[in-house]
Amino acid sequence: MDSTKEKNGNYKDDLLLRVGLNDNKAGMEGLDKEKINKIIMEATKGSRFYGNELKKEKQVNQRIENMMQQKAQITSQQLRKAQLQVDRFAMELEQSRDLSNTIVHIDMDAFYAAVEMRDNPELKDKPIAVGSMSMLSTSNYYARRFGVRAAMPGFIAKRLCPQLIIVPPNFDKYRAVSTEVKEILADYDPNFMAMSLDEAYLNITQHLQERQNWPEDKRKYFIKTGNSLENEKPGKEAHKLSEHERSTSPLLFDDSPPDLHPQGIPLQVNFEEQNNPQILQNSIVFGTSAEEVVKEIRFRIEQKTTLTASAGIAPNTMLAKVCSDKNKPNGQYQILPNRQAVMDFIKNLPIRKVSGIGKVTEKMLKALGIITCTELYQQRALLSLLFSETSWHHFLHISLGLGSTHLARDGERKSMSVERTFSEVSKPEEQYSLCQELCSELAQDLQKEGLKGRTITIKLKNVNFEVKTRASTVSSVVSTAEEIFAIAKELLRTEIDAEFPHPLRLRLMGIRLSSFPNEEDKKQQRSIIGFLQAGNQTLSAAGYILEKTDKDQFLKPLEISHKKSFFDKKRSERKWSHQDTFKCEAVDKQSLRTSHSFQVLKKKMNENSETSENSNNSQIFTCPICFREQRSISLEAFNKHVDACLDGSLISENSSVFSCSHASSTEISKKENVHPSFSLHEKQDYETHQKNSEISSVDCVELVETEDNPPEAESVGGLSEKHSKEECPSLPSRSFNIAECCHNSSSTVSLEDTGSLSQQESSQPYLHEVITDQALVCPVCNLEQKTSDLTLFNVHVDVCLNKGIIQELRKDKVNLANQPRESTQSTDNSGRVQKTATKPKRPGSMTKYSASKKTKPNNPRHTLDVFFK
DNA sequence: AAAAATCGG
DNA sequence: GGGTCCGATTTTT
Repeated sequence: MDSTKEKNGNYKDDLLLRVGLNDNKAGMEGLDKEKINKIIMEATKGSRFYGNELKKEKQVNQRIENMMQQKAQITSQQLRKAQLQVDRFAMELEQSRDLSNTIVHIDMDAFYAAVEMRDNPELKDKPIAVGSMSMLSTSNYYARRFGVRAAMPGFIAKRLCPQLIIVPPNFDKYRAVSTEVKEILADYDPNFMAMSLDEAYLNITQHLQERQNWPEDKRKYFIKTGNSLENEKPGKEAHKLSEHERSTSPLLFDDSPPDLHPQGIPLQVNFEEQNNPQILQNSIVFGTSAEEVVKEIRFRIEQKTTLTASAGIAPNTMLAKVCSDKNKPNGQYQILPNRQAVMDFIKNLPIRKVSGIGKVTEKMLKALGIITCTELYQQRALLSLLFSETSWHHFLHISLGLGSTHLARDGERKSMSVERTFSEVSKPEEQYSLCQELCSELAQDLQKEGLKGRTITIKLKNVNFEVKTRASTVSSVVSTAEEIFAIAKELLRTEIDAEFPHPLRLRLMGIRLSSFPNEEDKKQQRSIIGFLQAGNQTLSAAGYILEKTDKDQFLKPLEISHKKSFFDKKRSERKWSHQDTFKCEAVDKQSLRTSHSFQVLKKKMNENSETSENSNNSQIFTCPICFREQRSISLEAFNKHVDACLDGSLISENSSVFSCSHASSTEISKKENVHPSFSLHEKQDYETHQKNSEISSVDCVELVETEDNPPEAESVGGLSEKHSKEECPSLPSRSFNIAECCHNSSSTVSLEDTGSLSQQESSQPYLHEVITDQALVCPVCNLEQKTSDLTLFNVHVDVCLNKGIIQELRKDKVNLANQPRESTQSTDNSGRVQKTATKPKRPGSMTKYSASKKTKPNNPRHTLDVFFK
């Protein structure tokens, strides 16, 4: 939002890390800075929030102190050496300086508030803010005179400015306006980069070139004299703009109430200069310079939306961003593309103005006597010794006025998350429920971008505003609500248990997914799919379409069920009713849907090939992933194997265990059945071998219990061991099996069950209920999983593995199996030495031994190998 | 890899 | 009358 970007006036900064000068002179209305601070402090003091702010401040101070100590130890010799190195680097940077691009940063003025004022005349000339009583996203300039800013809670804003009108946000409307603006921007740079609804970067270098030979009429625009511009007096462009901007002009803002301001004076000095756009009657012609282009853009934006924008023009994004702030609102500023102009601009620029330098960095640098970019440059050697490489590189870039000169096609996203603040939630059932809702939400977002990832992070903020995050990485990518929840639930559970007997008193919960496969991984996947498609090319399109409709069908109900959220329920005090059955249905459909396009593809392949072969015939195929021959009873079984191999590194390990070991192919097909990802249709086969795996698994569990969890750990606090037994039975099956959810006669179902049931069951062996023909048995905990979803089942296995059984096992069994490869070090193909990870971990944060396929191909296998023998 | 801190909007 | 955000990335451990 606009107001947060005015860093020096940022509300949060004012609270504790007081910085910068609020040059807010007391106008006829409004408050001076002292008064503002006093009111804020009175409203804040003594609150839990404030307590946490103090705590955070102390931490920052500690950090600074550490830094100063480090600084004290630096010898002048070290410094000289650093100086040479840094200067060499600076030289290189200087040589690569590129002034040939013209970058523009466009920034809508007080965007949300401006839209609201435009659409509701009553709000004009009044202090308004968009947001809620608990949080504001932006305020208009009138309200800012009272110290009302973005990221300020509404109730404090009200104290600062009792007349303040708080308008709830209309994001759809803002999006629509934003789209209108973007349509204009695209004319100047089709590849422009939108940073948010109200901000964008453009590279107009090419447009400028083309524009040089444009005839005048191509740069001519007619002035629309709409109703909304009633005060307009044709003939002077500044007037036309003034109606709206009167209320937002800084001149007015500082010195006089908006309605008293005389019209007609040019409000933006640098807007109207020598080479004015020609104004002929009702049209206006813009020139060919960058400045003119940006005036044109802003003119068009205002004509189209009745909203004003500010802009910065510079040779790179970093500078353009700072520039757009300089003459805000409704102004623009250019840094000419020569080194001297850049350096002049930079010279006295406070580093805080630069994007990426926040209040903490500012404070740290301030402790070193650095406030402006010049000082930043002067201290470059010292900084290189006190900060990480990336940090001081960044600093050096800034102090030289460098920044990116091309608009990087938005780099691949690294994570995606949802989080929510609510009034205190302490009941575990509600917390699990919340957790699930967030997972569903996240899954939907993920689906929109088709993302899958391996690391799930849960974020918890308690009523004292203390934030905790807990993460777990699994071996294969996940994306559905069920998969994510299965893991998030465990993370949440360990936190709840850790606090026992006290409840977690939460005010916020969040779920995040990261570790997305990188390009290489994806290419690999694609090429494999391509490989399989080679046999039947028409399949691809069919599969894609099929999956699309698939999604559409099943997503809808989920979305609807989702709308009525936990919060709504809380509010209406209604406990779970029929609505939940609806939810379960939706969720379960979703879980059935879990087919990836790949699976769809395989189905298709099956249909196609069924004509030529009987599925009962045993055939030999070569798996395109592990390159082992697979003697499968059916093509489908084979496909399941391939799927498993594809599914990730859990599989890659397992396939190495099962398929890539030195076993004969007959052995392979047997072992395949114990594979966590084995096919449902292999069930019969599976049962014949079940005994085997049962013995080994039981063996393992016992080993863990006797050796690592002495009986006394059974007490209330010692829950770590409880987990290893308990997780498995209560995992996905219980919470998501549609039969159980919907046939449950009691009206309390689903999540509440999840929490309470699993806790009841904690120390009991799992009791088999109705054994459906879709039962899968987890090879780790050896307990039957009542899920028909293979991916979900795999997630369960992952969680089981993560719980630490393996870790314990490894320690003991690794020695027993005196294979030559069992050493504390191993070497991969590239000859690099690798550590074997045997770090003991606290439960709940186990490192997956699988890790990445590329870097640790060896170690994991051994463990599993031993484990399953 | 996990957890915490930082940032910007 | 109590009520202080959200999503992403970077840095630290």
